[in-house]
Amino acid sequence: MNKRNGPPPRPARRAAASAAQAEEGAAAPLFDPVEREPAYIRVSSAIEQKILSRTLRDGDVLPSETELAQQFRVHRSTVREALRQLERAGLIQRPPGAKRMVVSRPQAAKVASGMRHALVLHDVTFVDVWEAMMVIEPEVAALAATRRTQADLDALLQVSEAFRASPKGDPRAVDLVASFFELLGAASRNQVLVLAKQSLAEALAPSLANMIDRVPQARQRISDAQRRIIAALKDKNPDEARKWMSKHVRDFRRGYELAGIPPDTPITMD
Amino acid sequence: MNKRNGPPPRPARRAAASAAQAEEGAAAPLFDPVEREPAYIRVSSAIEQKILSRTLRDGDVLPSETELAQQFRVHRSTVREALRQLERAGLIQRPPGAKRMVVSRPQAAKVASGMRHALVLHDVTFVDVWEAMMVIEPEVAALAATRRTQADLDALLQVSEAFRASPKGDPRAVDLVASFFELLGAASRNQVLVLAKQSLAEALAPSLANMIDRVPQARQRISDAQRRIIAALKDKNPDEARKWMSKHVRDFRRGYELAGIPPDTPITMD
DNA sequence: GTTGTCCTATTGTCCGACAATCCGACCGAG
DNA sequence: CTCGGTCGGATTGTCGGACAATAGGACAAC
Repeated sequence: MNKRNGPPPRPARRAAASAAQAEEGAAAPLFDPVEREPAYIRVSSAIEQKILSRTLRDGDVLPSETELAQQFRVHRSTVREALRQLERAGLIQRPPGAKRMVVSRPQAAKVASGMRHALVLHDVTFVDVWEAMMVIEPEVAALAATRRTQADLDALLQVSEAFRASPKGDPRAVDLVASFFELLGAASRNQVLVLAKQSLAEALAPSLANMIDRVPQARQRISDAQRRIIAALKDKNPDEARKWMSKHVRDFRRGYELAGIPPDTPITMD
Repeated sequence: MNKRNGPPPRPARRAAASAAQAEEGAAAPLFDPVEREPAYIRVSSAIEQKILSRTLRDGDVLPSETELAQQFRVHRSTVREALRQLERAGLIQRPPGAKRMVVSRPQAAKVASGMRHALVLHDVTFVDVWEAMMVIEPEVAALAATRRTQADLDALLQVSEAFRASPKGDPRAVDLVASFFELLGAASRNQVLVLAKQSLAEALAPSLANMIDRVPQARQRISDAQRRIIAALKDKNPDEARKWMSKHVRDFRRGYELAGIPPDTPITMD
């Protein structure tokens, strides 16, 4: 019973046709390419669908690989290939030091890192990211101003305080700046924007470290902006929040210019 | 030579410690969890890094699985698991009907679909997505107004025309609306925003179809807004573009309300 | 030039195996 | 009766080896 359901046959390629339509949305394709999904994809899709439809919920443990192999009537290796895909998609993960895989919701960090790969490989530059921040961050701040809770304020204050207190060359300073943005996102109560923001922050982080160290006045300006923004949140004043966040983000660009980093520097990994 | 580099040994788990710091950023960790990366992760990371560092470029064909297995000194199955991860990440793919894998840049659609999974599983609602659109789309339109080329205008006009001409129950109408947004993104010349937009559009598409069919005046209003936006782009007038896009997006929400779709409807797949 | 044939490299899938480890059950000491 | 060892089964990570089906090319036949 080997080779049970190997790749289904497929007809000869439509060489001419595909060449023609390679240019611009060409004429009638007449035939669609016959679909041939390897088993590992079908297995992965099957599980994926059960997760997306909530048949498998966040926290559920998956059956063992052997069990899955039996159910799908494929070999364990095939199941494993499928699991690796779901793992990368963030749909399943292994709690540290556990054996079985559990269903999980893709964490922001995972999604952001995927986005970041894309940005890097598409030669996105600092200005591009900065522009996106200019669009998103001020509005997030405004939303946060109307929705923040006391807990949000406390957390922001704490992080801002920690940043102010951090010694000069401390590499954690960057993390604290990132945390500030992250908390602000949380206070906006909008997961979509949080997800988008996170990618930007990640993409910027490496060069931010560089910038903070090189521009002496950067720490002071960042600190001031944070204080103003927190004040605006405290007053539930979205316009103030937006205004100061705008300034804050603009400052980043100025910082980069002062640091001698050209705006069209491509984003890098680490 | 079996089990050559199986999982490295690891000390007993720090049950107490991990429980303690599970709460909030607890005290000094003193010890970091010992890292144990399975071989398939290390292989995947190794290849990933070569791609991100441009040692392997877009379009390059990867060595055969057997060859990779030999180079990494692991079994072919292990290589395959690594490849499946890279495949899902969009870093490599197989051209339809080809045998070898080629390096590729993650396409917007791939990234967006990952984002969408996250949105669905985090119970993101229509308002959340709408809010994000309200933040992003008007600014994208404004950017597009200053940067659009004649080609952009032509493409937009063509899609808008096609939408106006599409028959009443045509399911392709939704795609045309999506295309309009996509082209606008392209005209903004900012990949970052394009990537973010795409996710929103995808998340909204299913229910959009629903809405267009149920609200008679929707088509007319969409068509009008598109015309106004195109006019603003033609005049290179960012303020007009922003204004009309704002209206346009606001209209979407009104449409949903008219269609009787509650704003806190969770986003779904399909 | 197109079509048919043959060969080789490579993928998709499977079988079977084993060490390391996790997990829960069991058990003796305080 | 709780707490810290011990033991065996279940499960993962990895490996060696195998084979059918296909992609891609070389080459002969029409």
